[in-house]
Amino acid sequence: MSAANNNEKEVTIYDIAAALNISAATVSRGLKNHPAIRQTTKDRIFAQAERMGYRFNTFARNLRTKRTYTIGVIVPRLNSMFMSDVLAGMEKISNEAGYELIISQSLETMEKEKKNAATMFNNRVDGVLVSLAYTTTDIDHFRRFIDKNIPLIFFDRAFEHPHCPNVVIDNHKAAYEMTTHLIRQGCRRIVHIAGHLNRDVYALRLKGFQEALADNGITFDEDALIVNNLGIADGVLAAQHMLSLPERPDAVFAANDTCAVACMQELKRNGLRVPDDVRVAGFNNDPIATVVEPNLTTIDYRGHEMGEVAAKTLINLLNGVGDLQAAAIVLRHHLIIRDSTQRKKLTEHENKNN
Amino acid sequence: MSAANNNEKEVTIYDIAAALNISAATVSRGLKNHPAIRQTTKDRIFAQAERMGYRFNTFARNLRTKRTYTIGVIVPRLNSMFMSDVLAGMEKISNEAGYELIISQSLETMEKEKKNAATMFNNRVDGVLVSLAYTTTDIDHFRRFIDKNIPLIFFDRAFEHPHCPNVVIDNHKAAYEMTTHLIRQGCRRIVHIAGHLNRDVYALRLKGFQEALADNGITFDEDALIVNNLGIADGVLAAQHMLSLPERPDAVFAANDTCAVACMQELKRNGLRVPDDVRVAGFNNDPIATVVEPNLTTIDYRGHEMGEVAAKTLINLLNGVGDLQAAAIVLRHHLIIRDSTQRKKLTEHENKNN
DNA sequence: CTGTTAGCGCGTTCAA
DNA sequence: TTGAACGCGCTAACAG
Repeated sequence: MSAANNNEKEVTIYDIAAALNISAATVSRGLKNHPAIRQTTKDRIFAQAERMGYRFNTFARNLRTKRTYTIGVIVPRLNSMFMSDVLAGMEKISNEAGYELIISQSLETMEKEKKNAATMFNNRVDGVLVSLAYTTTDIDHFRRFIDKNIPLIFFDRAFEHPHCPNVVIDNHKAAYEMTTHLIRQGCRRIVHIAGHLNRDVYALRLKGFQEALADNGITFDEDALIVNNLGIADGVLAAQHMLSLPERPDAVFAANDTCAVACMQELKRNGLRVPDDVRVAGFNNDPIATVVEPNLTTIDYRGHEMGEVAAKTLINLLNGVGDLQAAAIVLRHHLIIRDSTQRKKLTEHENKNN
Repeated sequence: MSAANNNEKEVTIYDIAAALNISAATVSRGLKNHPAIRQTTKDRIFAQAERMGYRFNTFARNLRTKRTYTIGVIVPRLNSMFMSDVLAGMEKISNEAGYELIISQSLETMEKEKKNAATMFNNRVDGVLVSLAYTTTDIDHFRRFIDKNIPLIFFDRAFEHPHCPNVVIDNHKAAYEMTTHLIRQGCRRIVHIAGHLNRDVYALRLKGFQEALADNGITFDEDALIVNNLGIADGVLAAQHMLSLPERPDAVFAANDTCAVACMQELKRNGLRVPDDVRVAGFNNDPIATVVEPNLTTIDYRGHEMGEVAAKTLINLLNGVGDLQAAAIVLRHHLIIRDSTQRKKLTEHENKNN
């Protein structure tokens, strides 16, 4: 039926046991370096296994042990440098600990996210790492993991839940800093472009933005808030909205770089000078931020670190290390200023847990 | 030991068989919609399964059937819109056919690619979809798949092998068209920035470039070829190289958009006007191409389609449909001209197999 | 249309 | 230090 059918029989521990005139149990133990097996016997087992081209059967083991040594990862999209870094970090830690990753993208919809979660559940992943989609409103589709005590960790686009650790940055603070920076540059009419507000990252960034305004005696105007999907088209529309306002804004702070860049381009196409007429700020420090002119002021946080920390936290839970209680692990971020002639890092925040 | 240990016993087909006073075999058949089971029986089985919270055990099935319904995917990096699209296409087709994807990135090194291949092999994937890393020089690490008759398909960055179908675009033709376009615009001293030439995509693009020059009576100059990693830094260096040449080039055609954009920026920083002094062309139609100013002329080909076709080809092989012989499936590409005032699609090439 | 039987390859008692 | 025997949960004959 299948073109993949191999006619050659797969070699098992029985085969190598027979060849060595010992029992399969001994082979099984020898292969996993069981202390109660004589070294010489182990050597013979390994040599014979090598000779016969033996390969370990994961499924038989999973069937017995009821663990899969597999971690499920669900992300919104795989198209950013940030996500690529996150996954590389996760893969590094996981593989070192003997785990494999199953990666899938929700494409920003809760519907797909549900399917992915179901798939992972059926594949009996030992744990799950999730960054939520735009349209996700609740996490009922993850309830089965929680009920079964399967560790579930949210990273970046997180969700507060008593059983689910979060690995995030301080979005509130980052946005506060960015807004404060713009204000210090003399901006007073600052527009904020936010993503779906049911995602904590965007709600928090908005909150940080508003608080910075308030702390500087600037009233928040309803017109100064745009909520959209943070895509290229959204950035263009946002710019047009800005241009249509009675009082022209003197700055825009978008919740991601893609949108900030698209917005900047459209503003420039309409004759505004950046940063003289209007300053533009983004979030994420995507490579695109250094490509636009002028380069984009933005918030940097390293995905690799976030991936490593998330994976490490999960594996600790799997090994029974660390508490089962939810904890928010807050990683560093940097404000990267590129709208002056000088580029420099302004601040650096240490991990709150230190 | 593990925090994931569930104390509640997992429900099996035996449990639901017992509850229904039928045999486990019937349950097994009913669950997979076997035609030889009465509908009413099926209904009872499904209802009972639902009631008892049954979940299918993949491993037991894998152990029996020796198939995993899993497809391995190895890509260089997960950071481009193109790759994201490819994977979405693959996931769509695969899931429809009941397969899951295991995705991993080689991070452009053969070493990591080898590890990934080994992991996939040990996880007994039914088939593999690969786009090769920069530094890969041979495909010995895939030999075990080939020897075992496990379908292996290369896409985009392909490799010719009698047993491995390729899913690609006509890179030679695309580069030829791009170069011809530049020549028609009046360019005579065109620089080409290529990636590692052991990757067919870059070797073929170079060849198409050179052939277009030849066909238009332009001699190829050694100075006009730059080979690098096609990153941002490489684009900057390429621009500096161009500026240092005795005769200043009037065009540059890079093998990807990232590098083209970086190069363009550096040229502009050095006072050149684009496209008046120098025209810039890229490859891939990455979103970044519409962000730089002026927008980048480039080659477009849709990743989603490539992912779908690659997955479909693989699944056909797994189902014994289609020939085992290698075949190159060549998908369409489009030359997207953005260095004139008018934007338009110039040509459209149909799938060669049609 | 349904039941019986016999493994898939491995880990893990319990004995020796 | 090693072996015998059983079962993890499911599917594929073969019977009826």
